[in-house]
Amino acid sequence: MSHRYLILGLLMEHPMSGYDIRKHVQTALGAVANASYGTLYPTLHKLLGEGAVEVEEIPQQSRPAKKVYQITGEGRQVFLTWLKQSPSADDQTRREFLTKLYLAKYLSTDEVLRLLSVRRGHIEAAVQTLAADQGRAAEARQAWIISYALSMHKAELDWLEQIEHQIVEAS
Amino acid sequence: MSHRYLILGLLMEHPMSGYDIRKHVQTALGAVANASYGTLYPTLHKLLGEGAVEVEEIPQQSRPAKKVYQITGEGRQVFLTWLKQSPSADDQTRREFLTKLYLAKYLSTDEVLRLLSVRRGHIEAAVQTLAADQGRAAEARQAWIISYALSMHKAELDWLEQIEHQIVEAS
DNA sequence: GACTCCCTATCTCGACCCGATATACTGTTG
DNA sequence: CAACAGTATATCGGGTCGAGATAGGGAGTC
Repeated sequence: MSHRYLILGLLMEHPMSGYDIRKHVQTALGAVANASYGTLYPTLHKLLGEGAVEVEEIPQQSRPAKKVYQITGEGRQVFLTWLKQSPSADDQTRREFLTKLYLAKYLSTDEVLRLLSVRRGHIEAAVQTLAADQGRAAEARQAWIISYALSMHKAELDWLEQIEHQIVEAS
Repeated sequence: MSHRYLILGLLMEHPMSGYDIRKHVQTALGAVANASYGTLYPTLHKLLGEGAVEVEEIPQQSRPAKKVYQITGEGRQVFLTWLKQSPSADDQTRREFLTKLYLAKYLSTDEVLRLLSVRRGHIEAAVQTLAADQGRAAEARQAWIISYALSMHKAELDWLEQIEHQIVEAS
C-alpha cells in the first residue's frame, strides 16, 4: 500500500532502476522499512501501467541492462496528494519473540530466559550497526530514521531487563 | 507464518471458535499482534486439513452455529516444536508516518509539524487505552505485552519531542 | 411499534507483501 | 582456477490484511 508511494517519493529525486531503489531503501530506511524484489518489480510494472512512471532501458557493457524509471507529472501529483494526507494509525508491529513470550507457560524458566537473551542479542547487534550508521548519515532525515530505531531498541533493552528480573524473582 | 502457531498456542488452553480466538487475540495481544478473519478462518481450515486441530459444530438457539476447534496431539507437538526454537530476528515494523517523515522535504514546515502531531495524538490515545488495560490485566503475560507496548510508545513520544525541537529550530 | 445500531458468527475476495529461487554475466580474492 | 560477491531482472507460493457479504437477535431511542 505505501510501497508504491515510497517508490514514487524516491523517484522524485532521481530516475532509478529497481535495483537502485532497493539499495536506497535498505541503506536509508532499512531500520523501519523493507522493499523486497517480489514487491518492487510488480509495483513498478503497475505504476508504469498507470502512467505514474516512465521507463528507459539502458544497455550496459559487462552488466545486465538497466531499466531506469522516471516519475511523470501525474506520478508527482499522486505522490504529493498521498504525502499531504494525515498518516493513518497503522502501527504494523510483529515480533515473533513476543508471541512466544506470551505463550511462555509451556516453556521452562531456562527456556524463557534463553528466549529473552536471544532477543537481546538481536537488538544489541542492531544497535551496533545503527550506531555506526548514525555517524555516516549525511542527511537529517536519515539521522531521524536511525535515531527512531535506536530509541525503540534502547527502550526494548530496558524493558527486557525488567522482564528478566521479574521472571528470575518469580522462579 | 506465526499466526498458525499463535492459534495453536491459544487452543492449548481451551477449545475455541474462530470468533473467540479473534476476541482473545485482540484483548490479550492487540497491542502487538493482529488476527483478521481473512487470516483466521483460512488458517483454521488449513490446520484442520493437517490434522493439527479437530472441529465440532455446536448449534445455538438465537445465535449462528459455532465451530469449536480443539487441538490434537499432533497439533500440540507442532506447537511445542515451534515454541522451543529460538525466535528469528523478524522485526516487522512499518509506520506510514516514518515514510512520510523521510519524504518531508516535499512538505512545508507546518505540514511536517502537523504530521508529527497527528502521530503524537495516535500514540497518546493508545497509551491511554493501554494504561487502562494495564490495571485490568489478570495474568503476568498480559501485563508483559502491555508494558512492552507502553515502553515503546513512551520512547516514541520522547523521540517525537526531540525531532519536533530540531525541526522548529532549523526553520 | 418502528428504526437503528451493535453483537454474534462464518466466510470470501482482491490486493499486498515477503522470502526464496531462477537466470546470467563479471570482477575479485585466496 | 574455483569460489564468492555484486549487478540486474523477474516470478512463484504462501501469508496477511481490510472490507464486505450474510443473517438473526437484543438493546436503546423517538
